[in-house]
Amino acid sequence: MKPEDILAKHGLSRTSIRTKLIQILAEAHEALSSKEIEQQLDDNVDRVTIYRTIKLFEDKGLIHKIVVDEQSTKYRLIRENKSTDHPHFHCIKCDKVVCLPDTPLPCCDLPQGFRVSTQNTIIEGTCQKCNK
Amino acid sequence: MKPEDILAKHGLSRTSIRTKLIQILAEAHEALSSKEIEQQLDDNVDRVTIYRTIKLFEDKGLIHKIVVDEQSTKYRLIRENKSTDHPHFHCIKCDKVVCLPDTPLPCCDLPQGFRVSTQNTIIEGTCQKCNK
DNA sequence: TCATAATTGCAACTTTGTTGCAAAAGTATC
DNA sequence: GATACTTTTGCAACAAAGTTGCAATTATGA
Repeated sequence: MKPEDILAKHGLSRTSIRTKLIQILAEAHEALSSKEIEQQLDDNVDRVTIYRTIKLFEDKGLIHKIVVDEQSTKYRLIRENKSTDHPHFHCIKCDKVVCLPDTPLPCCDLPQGFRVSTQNTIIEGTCQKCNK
Repeated sequence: MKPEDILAKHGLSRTSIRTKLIQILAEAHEALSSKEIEQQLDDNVDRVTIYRTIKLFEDKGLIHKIVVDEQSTKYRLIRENKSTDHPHFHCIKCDKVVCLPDTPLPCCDLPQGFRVSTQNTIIEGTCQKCNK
């Protein structure tokens, strides 16, 4: 799906910044931080605009937030027919975050009365490239 | 074990701030943020001292860090014979973080060449009290 | 095209955490 | 207990990440 169609599908108006931001996320092989997005938006777009756009995309369900560390939150475009609850791998050497294959997560035996909305699993370690 | 003994066991000198900080964490039923710790340390202890003490305790293996959200990191005292890799539950209403029973975590089928060091699972939702 | 509504940029501010340095408190030895 | 030495603490200043209000710019629909 084209960035323009994704915006239309979620009832968002089409601006050049939003279009570019979706494009960057669509082409990325790993989750990106707001700073990495800022660096890829060539013409210097204001930090505030990027924060606001990310928050809007998150609220509308276009992207998925992955909390890696206290100083690092990354984002990924949500693709059709893909759950967001799968685990993520964070390489502590090269700092990249990739999605892991959708292994069935264990249904934790929660105490009575608890209700689950989302599950966020970060597996920390070193990736294939960094282990060579 | 007394706070003083915990300090001695890890080769740390005994100061009133360290003793109190361990006491606060030992008595807490949930994980605490550095701000929550600051508020419980009655006499106004400097923020910097708390940050430094937390980092020291973490490095020495006295406490366990749980990254809940980008703006919220909480800490728990590590108790004997207890693993730190169990999942944590974060209530999005009351913001409390509690440890979940130690369900066996799934051995995700990682791509070849990946090496795991730690696993961090945050389950978001609403807790028993907030669901009433 | 034009009016209206939404988006963007700027400045200022908040929160969270870090660093360097001097003062205060702890530790070990006598 | 007094002394010397090391560690810890507090203060000031700084840095990164994110938020808010407001004015200027850009999109949208008639």
